[in-house]
Amino acid sequence: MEVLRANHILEDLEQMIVTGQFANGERLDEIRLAEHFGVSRTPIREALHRLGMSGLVEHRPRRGVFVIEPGAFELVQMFEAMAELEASCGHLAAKRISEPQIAALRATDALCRAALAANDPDEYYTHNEKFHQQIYDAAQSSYLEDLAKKLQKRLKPYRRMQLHLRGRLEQSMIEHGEILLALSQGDSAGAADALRGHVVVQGEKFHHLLNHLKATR
Amino acid sequence: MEVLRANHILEDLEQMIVTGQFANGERLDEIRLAEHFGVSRTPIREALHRLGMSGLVEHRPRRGVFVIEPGAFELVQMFEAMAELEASCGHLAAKRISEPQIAALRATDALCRAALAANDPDEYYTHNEKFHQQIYDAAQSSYLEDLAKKLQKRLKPYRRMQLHLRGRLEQSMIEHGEILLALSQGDSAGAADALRGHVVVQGEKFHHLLNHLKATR
DNA sequence: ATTCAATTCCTTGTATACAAAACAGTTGAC
DNA sequence: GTCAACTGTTTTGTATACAAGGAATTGAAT
Repeated sequence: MEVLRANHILEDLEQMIVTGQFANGERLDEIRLAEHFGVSRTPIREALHRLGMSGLVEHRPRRGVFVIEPGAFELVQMFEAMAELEASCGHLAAKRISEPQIAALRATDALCRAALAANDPDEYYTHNEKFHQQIYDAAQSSYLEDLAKKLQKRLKPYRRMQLHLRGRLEQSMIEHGEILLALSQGDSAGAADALRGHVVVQGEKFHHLLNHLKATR
Repeated sequence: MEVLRANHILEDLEQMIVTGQFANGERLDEIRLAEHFGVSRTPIREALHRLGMSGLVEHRPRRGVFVIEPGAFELVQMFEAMAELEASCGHLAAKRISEPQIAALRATDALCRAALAANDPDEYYTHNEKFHQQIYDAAQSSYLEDLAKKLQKRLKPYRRMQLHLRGRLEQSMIEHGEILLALSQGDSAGAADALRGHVVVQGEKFHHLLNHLKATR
């Protein structure tokens, strides 16, 4: 009843990297990892190859694999891409969303508002994630959704930190309102713009990101 | 001076899959491939894991890896995502493109026009590819560019076929004109819309795609 | 003391051996 | 005759052994 170890290894390594269990450009020692997981080097190597393809680590021939900690520049680029992906999903969702889906979105939005009132950032984060997921669903574009979710996963630790920016949650709620309005009116361009602005890193958010990066060094 | 075989294997397999060297849901036999490349199973397996991560093959535990031939539905979804990615790049490019870059784009456009006049689809395809690459460059968003190029690579065989649609090249040139105009005016929304429309599969293109799919079965 | 070179060790890359699960073919029972 | 269980084969998944290329250390020479 042993379900293939390889998948667990991949997910665990992914998690370890994303949650910053490894230092900046640390080399991922195959032998050490093999011992850690209690397996031989082979499944470790296979997992590392996959991680390399997903962009979390870098393969330097005959040198080893190294964790890629994106710097400020890379992060801004990734957030920019995230903003565009969200905008695209919003663009499509505005054309395809159904009334029940709009109602469900409003319900989730209400939960966000409640979390804000209760001053519970974690709760807010959970519902906010669902809010965006519902937009992906409404877009009915599975490939685009995959791209968005992959990048979202990658940026998760950095997004979460934004919640602690003073006044960010209130602003976020206002943006949700704009998004909902545009979607309910079938306004593609408006939904795209609202979602883009919701994600994009600019102004104070940018400074906060930079400070966080400095702090984690 | 032997440069790691693994990379060549990966690229070759990628090429073989994309160019349809394998049947629909064919199992990629590790031993056969190992013999074909003159290596052991190990590097083959590593390459297959990477291919799995990039979405070209599917890993079924204890069963093997199978090539994923996207069906009509998946292809339409991929083209839709491609259209959105192009739109995003256009959106950013309109804000960031420089005068020299616009000039270069015009030059490439002229080459496309010349290829059209010479009735040379291959030549047109080459310059068209460069046209889009130049827009990616102007967008200055490397992550988005990566996404776009990966998907472009995946869709290459299907895009190429569109060129043989009667009247498609002429229409394409008109669209290039719209894109150029929007970019040169710094019109983000216009550039995005023009690029989206340039790629998206609809109307006759859709029927052509379906016919092609039927023909290749 | 510093620098350069050679040797040693360590790590990655590859091959092979082994284990275990799925598949196919056969045999047997109902 | 059909279906099920068993067995043999094939193929994946994992471990280990070996090869080869870097990195580090030691030693000598300037």
